[in-house]
Amino acid sequence: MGLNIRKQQVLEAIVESHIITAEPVSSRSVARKYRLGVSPATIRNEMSDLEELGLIEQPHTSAGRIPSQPGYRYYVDRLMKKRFLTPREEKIVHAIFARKAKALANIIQCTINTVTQLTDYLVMLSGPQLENAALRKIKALPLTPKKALVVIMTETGWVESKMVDLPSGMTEADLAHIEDVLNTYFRGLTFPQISRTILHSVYDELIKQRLVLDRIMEIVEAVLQENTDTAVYLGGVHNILKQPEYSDIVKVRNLMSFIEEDAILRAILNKTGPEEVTVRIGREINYDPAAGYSVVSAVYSIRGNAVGTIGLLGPMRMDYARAVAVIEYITDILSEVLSKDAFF
Amino acid sequence: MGLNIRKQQVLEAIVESHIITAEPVSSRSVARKYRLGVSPATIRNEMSDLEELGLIEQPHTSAGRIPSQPGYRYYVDRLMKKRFLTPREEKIVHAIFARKAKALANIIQCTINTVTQLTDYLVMLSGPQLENAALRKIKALPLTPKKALVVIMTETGWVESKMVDLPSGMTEADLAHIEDVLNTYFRGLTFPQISRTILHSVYDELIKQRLVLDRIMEIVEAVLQENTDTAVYLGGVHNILKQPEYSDIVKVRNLMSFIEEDAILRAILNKTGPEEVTVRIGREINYDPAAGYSVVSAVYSIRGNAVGTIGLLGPMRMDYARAVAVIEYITDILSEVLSKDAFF
DNA sequence: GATTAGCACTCTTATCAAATGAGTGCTAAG
DNA sequence: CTTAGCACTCATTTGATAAGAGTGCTAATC
Repeated sequence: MGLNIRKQQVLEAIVESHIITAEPVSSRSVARKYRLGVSPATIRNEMSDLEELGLIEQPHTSAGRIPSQPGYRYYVDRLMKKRFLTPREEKIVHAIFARKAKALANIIQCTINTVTQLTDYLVMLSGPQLENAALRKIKALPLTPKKALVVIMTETGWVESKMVDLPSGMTEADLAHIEDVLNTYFRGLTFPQISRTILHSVYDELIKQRLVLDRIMEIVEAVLQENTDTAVYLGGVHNILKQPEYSDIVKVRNLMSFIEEDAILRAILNKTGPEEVTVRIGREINYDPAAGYSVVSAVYSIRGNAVGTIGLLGPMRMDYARAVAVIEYITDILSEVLSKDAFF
Repeated sequence: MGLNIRKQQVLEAIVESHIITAEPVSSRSVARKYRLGVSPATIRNEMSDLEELGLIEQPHTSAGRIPSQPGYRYYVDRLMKKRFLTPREEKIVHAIFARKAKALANIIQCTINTVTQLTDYLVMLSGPQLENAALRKIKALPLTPKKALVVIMTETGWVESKMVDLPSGMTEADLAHIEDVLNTYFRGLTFPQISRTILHSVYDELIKQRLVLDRIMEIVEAVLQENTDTAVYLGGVHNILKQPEYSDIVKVRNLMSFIEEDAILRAILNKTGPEEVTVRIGREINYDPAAGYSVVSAVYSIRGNAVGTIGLLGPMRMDYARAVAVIEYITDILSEVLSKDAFF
């Protein structure tokens, strides 16, 4: 779509004005506020063309124009200027993250709070996932005669622990043996790589300790499970209600009913691409009830391994330049903090 | 307040009708639907008296009556009939909880989902707290030369673990020694009981291992902290938006902005009394922005020790009989499941 | 040929008055 | 003590009108 300069300027004006006001944009206001040196009538002609091209649309005959989904897309891809946080904001964010190492849960909550303050959108964050992380070590530590603590460490530095019941008659030596075997077979593998074949060999070798082994494998699976099914953390629900489009209760209900479904949010976040920041507009989200929304999201990582996603959900009319700036900055910092804090 | 039988019947009719319809109740509809064998005019006289007593009120001159806060209170304390879940519902709940032992996070999420389905209110659940639990055992397990895993077990069966950095030159024997000393001093104490005095004795005894000890105490404190500041889990936000009172966006915003504040929800839940189920109506919640709501909540426990709270928040007009029945049943089941699942 | 002023036309929103109707309070009769 | 009857109040609905915003088109202008 090779738009001439002026058409681009008009489209840009319409998008940016609509982002600010949430109202349809009239030819007159474009001419007045964005000083293109032409009269409203000329703008009207350009608008007419843009509408023909499907980039803007008219809610009704006697209203101004609003950007269409392709219009926003065009804006995001070609017209939007890269923006940054103010030094002041950057300093605030840094200060929040600079405090001494925190528990994972704290870091997550902290991140959400920060982003909630920086934008007026809904913040979604999927927690670190072990899926791609290689196992570093498994330990089975006897605590009481009938209980042991299974500790699983990954290369990315996460440590998970769980209790297992021990069958009676099991000695510490047995446990140590199991530990050895597991480490030999599993070290360096990622969870998905621990295939049936490998499990079989392990079972063969440890045929005598079948009972405990079953329990331990249950644990390993549970840990894996918990981390792929990892919850999506939310923040800023009240934020999004500030947006004028949500003075309509029906829309709020629609929004609420799908943001309460963990599975849906996870699906939305998981489609985040590998690029620095992914912007999905309206139907591009590929989930009907979210058709009226947009999502700006990015992946954060621990020493290069993508482990989780953070995203903003807002109306299609969201301030993309701002959202992209915030998400970009936060994922950078978050990745940095997590990498530094890792446990080895 | 000794109301005669008929006044009680009228009040009951008004409360129950208003709970169902959310509309002011007219004398005519009371006479018609609740067959008291008297005419609307008589009901009107009774209503007039009830209004004088402050139990009901009129939104405006030509409207029916709605219960006032004291009116609901009177209803809850004296008129409301105890209700139970249907056998069908009980079976469903049981089925959900019957599955094999789950991770704590799953139990919580599971409980919330269940209650969300059973009612039309907002579900709040504060996770198990260690605060009142006595320490059973502390273990410091060397994992790598520079890291150890500190495991803290309580009498209620919870196990928490955290990594600590070891100062260089620290041997396994040193660690074992620290472990011994901590166990000697701390076993059987609850977290709040680990006072400064006790800490001092420990420090004296372990003066040489000051560095690690500092880290370990940090951990103990962090675990304590995390568990008193324990998050409040929410569910059913979309539920509450079904209530007709929340077709007003302003009310929704007010609600959202305070339910997103963990601290506030915690404060509300924490005021739950020791009785089987606590009902707080409107201003009784003692938090101004929640004055228009009611909370039905109860404490759940692990083998007799109260560890957390579950509550429903709804409009003052909420179906108290139903809410009480649900909360009572769920806390019973939850306590049972948690007690059975505990780790010793 | 591109730009613009001018004007008719469309559609939404605001406003107001009148009509409607639900519900009460009071009075007087049963 | 109860109740029928009626006047009165107040919120809500309805319809009609006016006001306003914005466009599209045409014809004049640069």
